This record gives sequence, structure tokens and C-alpha cells, in this order.
Amino acid sequence: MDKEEQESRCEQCIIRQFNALRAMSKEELKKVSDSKMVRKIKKGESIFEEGEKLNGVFCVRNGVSKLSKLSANGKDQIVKLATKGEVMGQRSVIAEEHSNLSAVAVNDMEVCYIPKESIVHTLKSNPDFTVEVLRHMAHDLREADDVIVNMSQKTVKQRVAEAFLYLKNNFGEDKEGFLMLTLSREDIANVVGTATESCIRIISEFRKKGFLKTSGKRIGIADERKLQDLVEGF
Amino acid sequence: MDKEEQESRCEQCIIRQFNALRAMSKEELKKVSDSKMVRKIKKGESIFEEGEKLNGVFCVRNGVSKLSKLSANGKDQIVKLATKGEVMGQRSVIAEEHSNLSAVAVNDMEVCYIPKESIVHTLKSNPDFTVEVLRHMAHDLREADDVIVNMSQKTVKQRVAEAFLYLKNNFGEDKEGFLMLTLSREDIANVVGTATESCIRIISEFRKKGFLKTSGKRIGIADERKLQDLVEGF
DNA sequence: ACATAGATATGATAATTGTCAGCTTTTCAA
DNA sequence: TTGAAAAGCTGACAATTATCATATCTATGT
Repeated sequence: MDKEEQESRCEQCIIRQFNALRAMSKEELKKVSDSKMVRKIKKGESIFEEGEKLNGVFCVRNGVSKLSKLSANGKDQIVKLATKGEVMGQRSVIAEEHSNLSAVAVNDMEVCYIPKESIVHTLKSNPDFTVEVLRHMAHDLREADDVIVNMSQKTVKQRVAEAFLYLKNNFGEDKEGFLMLTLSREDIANVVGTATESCIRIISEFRKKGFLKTSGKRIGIADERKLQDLVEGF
Repeated sequence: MDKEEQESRCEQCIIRQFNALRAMSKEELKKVSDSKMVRKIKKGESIFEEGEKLNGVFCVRNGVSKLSKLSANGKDQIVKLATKGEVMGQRSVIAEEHSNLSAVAVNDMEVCYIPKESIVHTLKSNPDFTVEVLRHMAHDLREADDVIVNMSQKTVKQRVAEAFLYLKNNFGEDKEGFLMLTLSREDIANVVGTATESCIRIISEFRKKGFLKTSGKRIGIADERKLQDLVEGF
């Protein structure tokens, strides 16, 4: 077993610590590892589509994927950004429904595809694993509730401010102080649920006020305190 | 065992068919039944509050409860309406977090309080039950995703129209054609995520256009087709 | 029945947000 | 390197939605 092959064994995979797979037994993990497939996905490529029947889940090893849903007016609403260690598609596999979301790579990615059999079998036989999955889903549900409240009770400006704080806290910033995860203005608008132009306008405003700094499409947070105040309604 | 006592046994409870309790064994159910407490709650009374630590879950036997979250601007956002057969508080119990939502009775209710021990123990030992809970939570999560998209991509008018269709489909209407579940205009506004005045205005408009009919605070759907068209953007 | 608090209704106005059009800058592949 | 094409930006304007003020109705307890 060479180095690369070794690293691609689930048993050795560090990523696993962040998700429910850590509750699997050695034997179960071995099965998963044997049945999984590593896939490289380029920026902009689709991983799965809304309405598609998923026969497995995707575990993110590297990169970021946007999970979105097309609305009647033709705009995508980004519901979640999935990053290293997160599992995509588990909701659909568990509920045995077609996917309610599309997944598209925001940058180059590496994901493991795990056929549902490996998962479903363990769900039925290893309660620790099932409870662990349940915990993760409970967490996702709480986050979704929070998003609902933000969407309906906060202004667009507050939501934009919050989005940048979220990006900083979850993806970090480089040495120059720019956000590690660079999204297009359109993607930001789709996270926030607003028109691209409105989003751009607000970013400009924040830049003029010294809350943000920009360089091309890169954006950095210049005054976190002020952004935070804005989110909280001051 | 008299009739009332018999009906209050979980083993006999029909409600159970609608939730994850149906996956419990006879013995497990007996334990739950012995530890549960039936509680009557009057309209407007609170069942639990946001931030409260829940030591059990609430199974709705009768009536409807609104699950809401207070936003920074002082308004409640109603995230879900829980009705007969639904279990409230399970997310918090499973995630071992304080509740992220408040539950208030919309009309007179009867709920069973089930201490978390009965649940948690079964979660660890009966995978069928755990998977069933997981399925329900997966379903809730999907619904939450849909709400996010609606909130951020639909106009207030569309959301109001959708809310009435939802109320009709989930709670039905009486012989006169009024919705069985009567919510105050303020509650409707809090479901839709808008100002109470805006909500009232839109209801008036819909009445004038013949989409709805009203009688005091009761509201009925007069033209489902037109409401549906509106939701879909015509 | 009646008073009254709370809910519903409506107008006027302000603030927010979306849409369309046109322009400039950046990005990326030939 | 360069020239489309895409992304970013800005102005003007329209549409939507919130806010405040005030009036009317209605449910509820006494």
C-alpha cells in the first residue's frame, strides 16, 4: 500500500473526525472505504442536481461546495456552504427522497462518494452511528431555523454584513486580511437572498465606510466591530 | 383501568402512528407510557421558551402550537406549526442544546411530556427507532430548506398566499369553507415574516379580489386556483 | 348588556429593495 | 498578448414593504 492509497483509506482519514463516520467500527469503516470512490471536481462543476436520485452521500475532503435550490423566479438560493468534513446528500438518502438541493463546486474539490448501502446498513445495526448522524442533522436543523429568522427579520444590509462575518469565521482570512473563500458577488447575493446589483451596491457602501476592503473580487473585513453592530441593529 | 386511563396509555394512542414512537417495542412503549405526563395547555399559554433547557419532549395529542424564535428587532418569527402527532423539542434533546425555539399554544391543547431518559435510552438501543427519528428530522430539514427559499425569493404577497394554502392543506376547512385553524393576523404576519399591517392589507386586497373570504378573524379560501397562480408568479 | 382592551383596518409617507440600462474592469482562453 | 465574455459597478427609476397615526370593530369578562 503506497502513501497515497493509505491516505485515501477512510480508517486513516482525518476528515472523519468532523462527521458521523467517527462512530463507525473498524469493520464498518473498512467496508465504507472499500466501496467509496474518490472524485476530483473542478470549480463550477456540478456534483448533483436538485431532483436527482442520490444513491450515496458525498464527503468533502477538500474545497467548498454550494448547496442551492432553484426558486420559481429563476434565482438560485444558496442554503448552505459545505466544506471539509461535511457530508452532502445524507438528508435525501435517509429520507429516501430525491435531492431537494443542487451541489456545485465553488472551487476545486475532492470528495468521496460513499454508496448508500454502506451507510444504510450501518444505520440499522450501529445505534451509536445513527445517533451521531442524528446529532449532526439536529445541528443542521438548528442552523436552518436561524437562517429562516435571519432571512425574514433582517434587512438585506444586515444579511450581507452577517454573510461576511460568517465567511471569516468559517473559512478564515489570508495574511493580507482577505477572506480565504472568494465568492462571486452573484453567489454572495444568492446566499443573502437579494439581487446581485443590490449586493454589489451594499459592498461598495461598506467599502466606502471602511467596513470592508476589496481587491478585484477578493474581499476582506476591515472593521469587524462595525459589521457586528450593524447585524445587531445599531 | 378505566376508559380514560386506557386511552392515555401510549400503547393505545393513535397519535403514535404519526411519529417515531411507532418504531418502539411494546416494552419500550410501556416505559415511556409510565414516565410520561399528560398536560392540558390553554390557548396562549407557553409550553417552553427559547433558551430553556428541555429535559424531555412534548408529543401533541390535540391542538396546535406555534414554534417561534425571537429576532433582534423584537418580532417573533414562527418557524413551524406543530399539530396532532408531532413531537416538539426533540431537536434540542438530541443535540443536547438549550431550545432554539419557543412553543406557545395557538388553541387549547393536550400534550404528553416524555422525559428524555425514556427517549435517549431507546435511541441507544433500538436502531429502528433511531432511524425513524432520523427520518422525521430529515423531513423537517427539507421543509426548513423550502421555507428558507420561500422567505428569500418570494414576495410578501406570494408568501401570504402560500400560507393560506398551507393552512388549508394541513388543517382543513369547516363546512362553511373557513379554515379550521384560525390564526390572528399578527400570527400570520409572523409566519410570513412581514409587518402585521402589511399582512392585513394583503388579506384585504385578496378579499376584494375574491381570493379569500373573511368573517371576523376567520378566513376562508374563495379561489384556490388564483392563490396558487399567485404563488407561482403569475 | 356593556365597557374596554386588544385586534383589525386604512391612509399617508418614508425607507428599502428590485429592475433595467449602460458603462468599466477583470478574467480567461485562443 | 489580446480580445471577447463575464463580472463588477453605478445611476435612474419603479415597485415593494415598513412605519406611524388613527379609526373602527370585536371578543371577552363582569
